[in-house]
Amino acid sequence: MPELPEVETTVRALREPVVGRTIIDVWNDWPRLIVTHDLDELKYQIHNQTVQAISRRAKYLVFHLTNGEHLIIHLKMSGHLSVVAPEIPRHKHVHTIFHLDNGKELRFKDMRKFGRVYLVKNTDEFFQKLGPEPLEDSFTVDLLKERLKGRRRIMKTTLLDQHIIAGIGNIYADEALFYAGIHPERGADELTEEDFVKLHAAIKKVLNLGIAREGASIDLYAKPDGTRGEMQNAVAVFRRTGQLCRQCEQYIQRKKLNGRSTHFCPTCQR
DNA sequence: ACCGGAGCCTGTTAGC
DNA sequence: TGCTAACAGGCTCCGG
Repeated sequence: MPELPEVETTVRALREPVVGRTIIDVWNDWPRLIVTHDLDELKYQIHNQTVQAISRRAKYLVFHLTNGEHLIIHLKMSGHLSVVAPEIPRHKHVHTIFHLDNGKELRFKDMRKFGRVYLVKNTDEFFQKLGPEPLEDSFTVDLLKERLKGRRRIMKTTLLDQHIIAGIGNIYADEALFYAGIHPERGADELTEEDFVKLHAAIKKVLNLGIAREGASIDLYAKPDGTRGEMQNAVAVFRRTGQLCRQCEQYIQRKKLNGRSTHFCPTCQR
């Protein structure tokens, strides 16, 4: 479910209730969610550790602990984090709970169980293979060009590859290609100078719009407090199959590309 | 090195 | 209505 804007929204919402809190215990009923440790080891490692900061890298949330360890969580398709009082009934899809020193619980709910928890010391090493953050100032037109250089796969698939650029998923890939006027089946090596400039601006535009609107609640995604984002009301093409393009008289088309549902305007995108 | 497809999971929706 | 297949905001692994 969540892409860069949804994860960023989650991080921002968790800072107030979690930063400064100390983790006193961990509960889990689906061991595969925790990748780097078994439950007892994890409990031992993070017991009495205070969360000093929460940050985001690509679609990962990073909780910085006082002992120098980093608790890293990926929400994958259906993950959701919330901080609630213990008396709130636990939803059946909650598979991990971090108990905080004020009695509240940081709950990781994940219907499809694709989500993952890691505890790592060295984040540079952990994130080594990820591409650049598209919203950083260092993500320039030249850097985008360099990242796409020599790649022959189609643009849709290229934008989804986290090793090339980090943080873009299915919604924002379709949206960015629309605003750039680039057909999703164009090869990355066919882009012109003008395409690079437009794509660079389009990526920043759609991700910033997604953050401003606090994420796209098209299916399962919700903010930590359970309320919906607003980005679903501002999409140009995603899941708008058969509806009118906002820029011309054509209808939005859907096509499956390398297994991923892709939405585009055949007139505006070439 | 690059690329595409299978697999991981459960729930919802589309199609017969 | 009721069943079955397709589909779902992601990523890793494996083979070509």
